[in-house]
Amino acid sequence: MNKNGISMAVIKRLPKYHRYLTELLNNDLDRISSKDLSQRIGFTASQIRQDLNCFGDFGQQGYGYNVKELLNQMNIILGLTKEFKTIIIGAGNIGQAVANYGKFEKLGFNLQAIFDTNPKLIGIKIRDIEIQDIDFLDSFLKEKHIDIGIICVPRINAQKVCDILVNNGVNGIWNFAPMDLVVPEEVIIENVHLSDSLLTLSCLMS
Amino acid sequence: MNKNGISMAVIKRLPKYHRYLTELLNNDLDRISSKDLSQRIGFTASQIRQDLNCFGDFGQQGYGYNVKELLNQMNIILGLTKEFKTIIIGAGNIGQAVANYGKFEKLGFNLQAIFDTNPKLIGIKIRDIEIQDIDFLDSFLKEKHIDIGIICVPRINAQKVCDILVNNGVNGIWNFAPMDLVVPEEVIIENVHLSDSLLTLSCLMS
DNA sequence: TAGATTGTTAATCGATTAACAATC
DNA sequence: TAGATTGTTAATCGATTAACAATC
Repeated sequence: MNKNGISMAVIKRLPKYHRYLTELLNNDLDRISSKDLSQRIGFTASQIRQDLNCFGDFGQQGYGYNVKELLNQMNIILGLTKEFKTIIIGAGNIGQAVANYGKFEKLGFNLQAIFDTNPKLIGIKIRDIEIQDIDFLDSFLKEKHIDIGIICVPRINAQKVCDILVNNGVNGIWNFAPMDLVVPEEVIIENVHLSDSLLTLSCLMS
Repeated sequence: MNKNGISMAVIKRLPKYHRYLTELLNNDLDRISSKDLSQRIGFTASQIRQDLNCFGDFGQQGYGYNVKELLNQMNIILGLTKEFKTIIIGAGNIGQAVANYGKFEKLGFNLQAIFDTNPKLIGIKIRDIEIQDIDFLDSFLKEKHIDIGIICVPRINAQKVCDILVNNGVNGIWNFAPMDLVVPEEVIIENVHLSDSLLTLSCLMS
């Protein structure tokens, strides 16, 4: 269980619903049945109906689901109707890649600042945002409310950075460092462990 | 079920075992009990014993597990004792970040080539590998056996690139494009859907 | 109305946890 | 030997699938 009693298994499927509903809308489809969606998305029709019913009665018997309405609901469920202020800590390869990924801005994630330790990077601008010295991270956070910290620093520094974020009220962490961070239970962590992902692939191929 | 009857739930935990065992070895620990590992890694002791027993009897009653031996076994299970030849298709932000990530080489993933469509990128070298025109992808694959294709192209081109890879015998795909690729069932796909991950975070925070 | 499809309950399946005999 | 800890079976828990009455 998690978040109003919705299981993690369900939550992990929601972004995929969002992705497919967006595609349906782009293809000008007005409505979709659980059976039809099932064939596209690869979940069973039964599972789709159960998943959606965790959040409300969005469908209509004999008709199915209205694509536009369902996508609107999904936007609300996923928190995409509000803006999140974000910062990136670590402007190496991954940090820069995330900073340059314009799609996130469109979804409502506003990048407010980028920090690094490397003197060669400090002062350089990425998409109009100047990379700052990480020494200013703490004071920056004391002045400005930030929702999500995106940790792209090396493993060795990740917990230290994380502590600074959490101590200054940052409640969401998107962690690209290859380790498990320790945080109070009210703080939400979402990990992107690239090497874990690659090892899963090589395991399945072996 | 999957891969010799090992469930996906188990497989997804294996990289984490690998990560923690590596750390234990770096800390010069000779042995570890399931109970002790449980406290560090966050799985139950029971689950750890069950997971490991999918692959063999690596432990010893009254003693626990030998860290070095268990890590060796984990390396074999994860396919890290052999080399994988890889190529990256798409040398944008993500493609470059992956190309520059030295850790993967150490794990046995040998980057053989990088492809892109952008004339401004073609010819540039990343870690001694010159970015080639994607028009040469097909003929390159016909000459050289590649195990894993790393797809970092925009969504719109991802399936096309994937088809070229699969038609030339590439059996593993590490997919960074935000979509689900269609492949024959013998081909293994591991997705890194960054936007799905970010949406999961924002959902949990909402 | 008749057909289609939902919402929801019950049945099944799979994964996790608990328990304990085996044994180092 | 006595204590510790595994490997493994049984019990529990949770997630998925099937079924169908409700109803658009």
